[in-house]
Amino acid sequence: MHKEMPESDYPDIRELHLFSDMAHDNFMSLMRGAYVQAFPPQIELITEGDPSDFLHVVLTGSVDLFCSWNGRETSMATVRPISTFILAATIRDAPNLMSARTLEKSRIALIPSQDVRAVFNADNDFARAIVTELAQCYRSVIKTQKDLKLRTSLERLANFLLRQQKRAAGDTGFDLPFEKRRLASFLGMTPENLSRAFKGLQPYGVTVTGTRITIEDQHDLEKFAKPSPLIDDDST
Amino acid sequence: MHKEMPESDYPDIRELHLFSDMAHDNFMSLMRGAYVQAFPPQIELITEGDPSDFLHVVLTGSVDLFCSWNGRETSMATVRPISTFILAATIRDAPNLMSARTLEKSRIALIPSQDVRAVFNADNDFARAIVTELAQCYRSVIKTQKDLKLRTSLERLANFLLRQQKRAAGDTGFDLPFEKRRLASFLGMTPENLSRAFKGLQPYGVTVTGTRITIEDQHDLEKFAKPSPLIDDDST
DNA sequence: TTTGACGCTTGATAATTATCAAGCCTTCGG
DNA sequence: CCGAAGGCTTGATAATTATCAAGCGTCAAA
Repeated sequence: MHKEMPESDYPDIRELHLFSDMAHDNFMSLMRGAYVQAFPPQIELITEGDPSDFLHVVLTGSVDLFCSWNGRETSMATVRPISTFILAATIRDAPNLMSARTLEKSRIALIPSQDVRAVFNADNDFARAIVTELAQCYRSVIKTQKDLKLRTSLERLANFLLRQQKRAAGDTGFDLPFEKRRLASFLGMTPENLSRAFKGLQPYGVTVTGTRITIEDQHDLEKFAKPSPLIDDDST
Repeated sequence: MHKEMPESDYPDIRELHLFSDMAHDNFMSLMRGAYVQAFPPQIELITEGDPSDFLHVVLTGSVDLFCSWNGRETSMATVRPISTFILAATIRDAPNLMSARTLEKSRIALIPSQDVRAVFNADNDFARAIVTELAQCYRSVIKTQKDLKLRTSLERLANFLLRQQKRAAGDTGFDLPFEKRRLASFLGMTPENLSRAFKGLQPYGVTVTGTRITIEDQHDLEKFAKPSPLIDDDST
């Protein structure tokens, strides 16, 4: 059912910070034990509570990490190429805390968790790379939590739009990177309220046309959104 | 101003998972460069945004980790003996994402971040222990985030009380581990609403007398709270 | 002991957010 | 091209949560 990973995929993965420093032999050993599979959209790759059998790497497409409780569901993050997910569960040999589903047609690499743990024990540079990666992940979640606890939904949306605009560099506008319903869930609100929140940002120069967003005067929106590097910057 | 750490404190710190596996020489090197200081209550130990100069270890007392934005403030976690905080910022040599203040009179060990990073680079066992620690921290934050996004404030309180009761083992009740106002902030609500939420749990057998909580029929409260190991268990 | 500070509670009210119910629009398969 | 499905929007309403204002209780400093 799964296919072995073709060697043509090795370089992309090797470029990831997580794998770039490890010994060649160990990297090859991980790759040779790995699989690659193309999934259609909306396929549930992992289910929260299940043991983490594989470290996943998104090669193309995109994957939604989400959680459920008591009939409710919320989107936690979207993973885009090229990056890994469920590293923490893999390392701790613990059950996944989040489920994952493909948002679009996606190629996913699956590295058996046992192999990852074995190489983690054997390769000191890999262990250190995992430290950096996990520290980064941890800080990223802390930022999201600050966003959730300190801001209203309107403020969260405003800051989200500013972050996206920043990514789009000099461009005059940008397209939302996923469906509005998913954005709503990610921001901790309902689709109905996201729709209203967009209208609420019109006075600050935000225009929405389908999936296209334009921010008339970035400075104007910033005066409302008050972005902070300790919440909104990727790097710090 | 700071005092060198007395050797009598070494064993307690050495017992922490983070330090238990590392080479003796490296441990001693960390300890000899470390300071210990007793702080009165309500002292701000670190401020978010500042560089992380020290890895902190709470020896006695307790420390509140909190965040601010736009004049608002929220409590993120309480650190109790014996454990460390701001490990991630220390390792990444990045600014602290959270502030910290003593809740009571507390003895804090301060290990220079430079030393921690140096030993991290030199000691492979220490590096691996950090991986385990960070993975644990990461998963813990994810659980908190699920709690926040999937549950109402009443449900969060109910589950918090059940977790505390579990810690109190067979006891018939327990005392809240900190002020109600801080609990409110931690749970993402106002003190006023926490007060009302306690009343809202009376029908499920929760009695509050000052700081003392008793849960009449744990099963009854669980039927309402629906605790999940993927949100509420420390271990998984 | 007194007094003030401060945390907790309660009530009234307002703001925020969710839910329900249509209706609109795009998309995609027939 | 048509029609159904599903995402998006809008309005009305309800639930949740926050704010404001006051009073109560406790604790510690004077």
